[in-house]
Amino acid sequence: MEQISITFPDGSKRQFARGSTGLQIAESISKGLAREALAVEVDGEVWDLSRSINADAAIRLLKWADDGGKYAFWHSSAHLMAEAVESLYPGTKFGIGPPIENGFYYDIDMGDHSLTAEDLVRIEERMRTLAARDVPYVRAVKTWDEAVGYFRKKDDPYKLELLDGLKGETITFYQQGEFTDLCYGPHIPSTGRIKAIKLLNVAGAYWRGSEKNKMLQRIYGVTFPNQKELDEHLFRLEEARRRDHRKLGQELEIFLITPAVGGGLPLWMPKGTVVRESLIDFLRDEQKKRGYEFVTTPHIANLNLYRTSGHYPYYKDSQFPPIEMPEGEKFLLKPMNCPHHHQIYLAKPRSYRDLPVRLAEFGTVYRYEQSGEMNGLIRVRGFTQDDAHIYCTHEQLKREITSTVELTQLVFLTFGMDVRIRLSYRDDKNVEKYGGDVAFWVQAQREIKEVADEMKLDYFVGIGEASFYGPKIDFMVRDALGRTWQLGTVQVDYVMPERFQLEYTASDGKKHRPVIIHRAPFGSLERFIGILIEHFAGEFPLWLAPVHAVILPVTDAAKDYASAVARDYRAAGLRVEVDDRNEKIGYKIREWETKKVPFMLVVGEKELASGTVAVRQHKKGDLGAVTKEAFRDRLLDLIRTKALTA
RNA sequence: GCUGGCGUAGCUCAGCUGGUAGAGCAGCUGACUUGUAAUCAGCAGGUCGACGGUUCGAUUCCGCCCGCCAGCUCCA
Repeated sequence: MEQISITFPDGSKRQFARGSTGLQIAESISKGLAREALAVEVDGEVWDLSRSINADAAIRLLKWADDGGKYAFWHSSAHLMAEAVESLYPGTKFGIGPPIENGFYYDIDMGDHSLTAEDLVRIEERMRTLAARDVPYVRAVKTWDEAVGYFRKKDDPYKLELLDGLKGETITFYQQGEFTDLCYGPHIPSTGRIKAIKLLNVAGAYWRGSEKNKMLQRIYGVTFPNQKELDEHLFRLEEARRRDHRKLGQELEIFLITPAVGGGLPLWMPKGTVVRESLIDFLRDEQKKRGYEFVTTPHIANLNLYRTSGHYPYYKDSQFPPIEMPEGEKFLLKPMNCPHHHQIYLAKPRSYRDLPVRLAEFGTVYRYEQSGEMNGLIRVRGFTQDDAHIYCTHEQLKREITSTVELTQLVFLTFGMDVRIRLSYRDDKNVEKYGGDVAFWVQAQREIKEVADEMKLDYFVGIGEASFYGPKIDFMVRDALGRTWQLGTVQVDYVMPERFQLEYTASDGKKHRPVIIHRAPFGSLERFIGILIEHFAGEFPLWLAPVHAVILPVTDAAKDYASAVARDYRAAGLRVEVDDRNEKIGYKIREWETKKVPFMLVVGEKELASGTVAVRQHKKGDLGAVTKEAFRDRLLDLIRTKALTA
């Protein structure tokens, strides 16, 4: 029999009969591997284990631990769910059902029927029954006509629409049990691999993601090869909900959003304001060290300012409507700070000797987000940017980008947050979305990429993610529920200098255009704090904690001592409270634990006599007594160094 | 904005098929003077999201609106 050469990930090669399948190869290595393998990567493409390999290839057997294995597993689970839905609700039309980061979904059209929680339970139970049959997923190559014929007969308009876009391509069907789907695969060997199933929720989703199309029902689910992993996954989801900044923000009295003021317009309570101002102080100091000058600008501006910048026609729909005066003059609640800053740049002639000019402001802006978009502090209608605009010469540009990226990295490092970096480019297929000359774009995109490469940033590229005036380096963070959000941003702008006719006099005595860098390390203070609350689960590092320590006198006899310690600590700049309520010490401790205050200082007769405090750390318990001065200095030290853990 | 779900005291929640509401915690008052995650007793607290309708009677049924949640779309 003819042989082919298979190369394994470790570089070793072995001969197999032509037409061997991934499963056969796995079996030849070990039974255990064959049992665990879900799919096989053949020359970089993921295949079914049952597919014949007919030529020399480099392969990698994919198991649950591999992303490719998980994706095949969840993709197959989506098909299993579709089979369950079809058997329970005949006539259901199917859209698409892909694997996603944490599970899978299927978009379905059930006509008038809205799925309920009870329906999900039924579908889930049916899936278990269907999985237990342990039937194979069978791949079949079809002609386009055969495929169309099948779905015409089945009367599934969505699949027919998908087929319209697949003329001339290889069309494959996958069938398991009673269900056949148009699908490029790959799939796992059989339904029996799916041991643990949970359907999570159902939500609306437009067909093909377009608002103009019909809204289908999307069922989200997740499956695992064993119950233990499902339980762990559900536990993590629960943990994420526990960290939800909206819940913690209320419990810890950080912020308030009330319909009395308006959706998306958070009010900062005293404790939240401490967090907010600590962040502002931190960044203001870092910026002063780096040559930024602070400015302050008003919250509204003449509408014409935004006509000049180009924001007004571009983003009319996401702005609050203009304020029109009786005399006809119109003002806009500012959606961004840059035009104001440009006016300050323009206020006097600039020489190359003055550049870079770095103008910074914690500036509050207002954007009319769609009502369904608001989300706690993370997506709001009024928010404060840690904004700055750097006006520099072209020669200075890369160095300034580098230093702003470094500042942003310092910020995230300070909080121990993992960020992903995205180079946000424009989408060349959708050019009307962007302003300015194409040549500027090409240049700006090249420059940010050069900086990213020189700094050895680990980045990915996002096409179509640029702002309308320039490409960006964006810093993205994941929230407690796994959604990713843009926080910090560094943007290169050649458009606004033209629009505002910004100039400087160069050494040649001629006028030149500066380049602008827009940058905001936090992005929005609101969003940043929302993410911070979830990141720390409400347990802020000491320097951000609204209350550093609470002093708990055991009895009235220690009250005066507690007050004296508090006075001394406050004089040193610490945020301390005294809880001298007439309650047992255990009661007070429990209460302050729930408030996540980092330290409790228990003081009774012993401490009074010895000038000490008995330190109890949040979640760690009793640490024993130390002198009140020693502990005060320790707190000051933790704050000064912005320690993440005490 | 769209689809679906939800809306009962400050918070967490109970209230079967319609007969004008209840618990725990928090709050207040009093007693207890307390040593590392809940001392005891009493009191007070709600136009059951809003407005219409059906009904002898609506927290409960219907409609509309508002708000919240999930997802979609959007995000300078």
